[in-house]
Amino acid sequence: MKIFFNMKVNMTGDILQHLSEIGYRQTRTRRAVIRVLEEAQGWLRPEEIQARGKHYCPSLGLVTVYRTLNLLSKLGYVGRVHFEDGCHGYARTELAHGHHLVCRSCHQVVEFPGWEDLSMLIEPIERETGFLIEDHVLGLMGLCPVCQEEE
Amino acid sequence: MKIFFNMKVNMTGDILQHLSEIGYRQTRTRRAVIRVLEEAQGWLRPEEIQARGKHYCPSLGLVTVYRTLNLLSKLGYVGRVHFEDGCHGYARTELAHGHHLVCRSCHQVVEFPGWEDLSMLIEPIERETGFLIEDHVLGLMGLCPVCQEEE
DNA sequence: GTGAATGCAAACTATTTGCAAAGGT
DNA sequence: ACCTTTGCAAATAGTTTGCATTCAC
Repeated sequence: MKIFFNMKVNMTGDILQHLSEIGYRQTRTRRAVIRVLEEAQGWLRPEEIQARGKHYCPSLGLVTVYRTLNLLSKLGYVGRVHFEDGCHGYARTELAHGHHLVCRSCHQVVEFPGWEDLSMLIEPIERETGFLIEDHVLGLMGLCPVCQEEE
Repeated sequence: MKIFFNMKVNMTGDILQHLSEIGYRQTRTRRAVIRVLEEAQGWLRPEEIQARGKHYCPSLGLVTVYRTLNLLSKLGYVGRVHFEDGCHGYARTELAHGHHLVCRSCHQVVEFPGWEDLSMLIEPIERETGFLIEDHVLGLMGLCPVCQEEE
């Protein structure tokens, strides 16, 4: 097999191949959903995924979007977050991260309020601060078992 | 007014007083919900709050639990998280935090996997590590606008 | 051709809303 | 007494399930 262009790794292709390997079929609907997620810059609601996916597969139904998202979620390709109104947002795993806002280069720290819902924070913060958010970590603070006894 | 015992600040009382001050009424149902939250060690689902609240107010309805939680949430007394199955969990604000696991006293750091859903992490981690989790912070990492241009 | 995947409609579940009755001030 | 708050039942919204049809292999 010769590859002339597009040597770059292709997420959609990789995932579809993986699906084949573990017994799932490569379908137009799955390709559509995966491609939408690949192109998205942030979190998408299922409805939005369906709307965008119809560009690639006009018959794409909302139910199938849900089923595909659940499948990809189980396989670890997409992360799920919860919006304030109770809906879910989905994004490919590399984007599914988040929390102090520190510049990797100059170590500037920007304070921001709110902490209850990560999902809703990321996009607004990017917009308001101009930061390009690349990753995030979760840090719990408290007392370890030993120190609890010494208190 | 004399206070002989229990000089300690009382959350339930504080909140109820605040409610009065801003025009809400002090009711048995609200007292029940607040007290349940005050006594809880972690996140509670509305149903569980109702069940525990009936101990203090037997007629407590689930609808009222929702309304009270929404009120307390707006006033900043409780935080809301989202469980994996789409339900919500509630806890008083001091508990509503989360993410590295660092001992306040010895600075030990415990690594743990997973980041998609904070809510489901806190309780299992407390159970598995024996840590008493008291607080958490969100830290976003990326590039600030200036550094983006220098790259 | 065979069985998995899809789409529709219906089911389900968590949450909210309408309204008459109860409760707080 | 007035007007908020409550609880029930019904409505709503997001998500899942049942089933006949379509599609990938």
